[in-house]
Amino acid sequence: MEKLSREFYRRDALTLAKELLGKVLVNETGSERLAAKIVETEAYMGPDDKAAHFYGGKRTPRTDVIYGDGGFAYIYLIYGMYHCFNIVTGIKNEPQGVLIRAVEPLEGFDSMAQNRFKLPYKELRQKQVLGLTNGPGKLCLALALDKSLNKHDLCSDRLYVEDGCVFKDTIVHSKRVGIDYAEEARDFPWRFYIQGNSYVSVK
DNA sequence: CAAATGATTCGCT
DNA sequence: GCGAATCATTTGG
Repeated sequence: MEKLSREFYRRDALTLAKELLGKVLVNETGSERLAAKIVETEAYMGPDDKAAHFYGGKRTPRTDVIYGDGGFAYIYLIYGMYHCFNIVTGIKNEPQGVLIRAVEPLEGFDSMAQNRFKLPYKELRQKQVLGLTNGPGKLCLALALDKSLNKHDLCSDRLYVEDGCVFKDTIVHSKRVGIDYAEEARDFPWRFYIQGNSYVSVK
């Protein structure tokens, strides 16, 4: 499958949040290929979005990468124990991004099971299989995404997104999750997921 | 330098 | 449904 180009990422986060559904996130760790289909995303839309880390044009060392060109990774530690993986969208000085909230494992099942539960894939209980990657913190653990890959170029051979197969699933939009502090932006329907996919974190 | 806090998850009730 | 775990980042003195 084709790797997504720089131009693909140089569009607004709302469009990208929808288009990234069904695409395949790949982490080439060096020893193997970890791959998973993106099934749930959220858009964070620039200075006016109160839910975004860069609301009001706030610029800190952490959010710096968001102000750069599209097609880079924004990975940060949340609640002292989990990482969240985002894709920077838009062009330089357009702070926008897409949070990847859930994926469905495609390649590297045993490593993902090991990273999450310290067990071989075949020993997982059904609940653990679904719990592998059905949340932003969980998928980062499973796919071995951490701060060392923050600001990494997604137009590289190390970490990237591939085009998916022909995609006919229904896309559902809903409210974003975990941003109750964001006043009116709390209710914006900027979360997108593939209807019926069992790895979606919140139905 | 000290204090507050979060784009979460898990376990217990 | 609720609260704890746990720490980098941010903010204010």
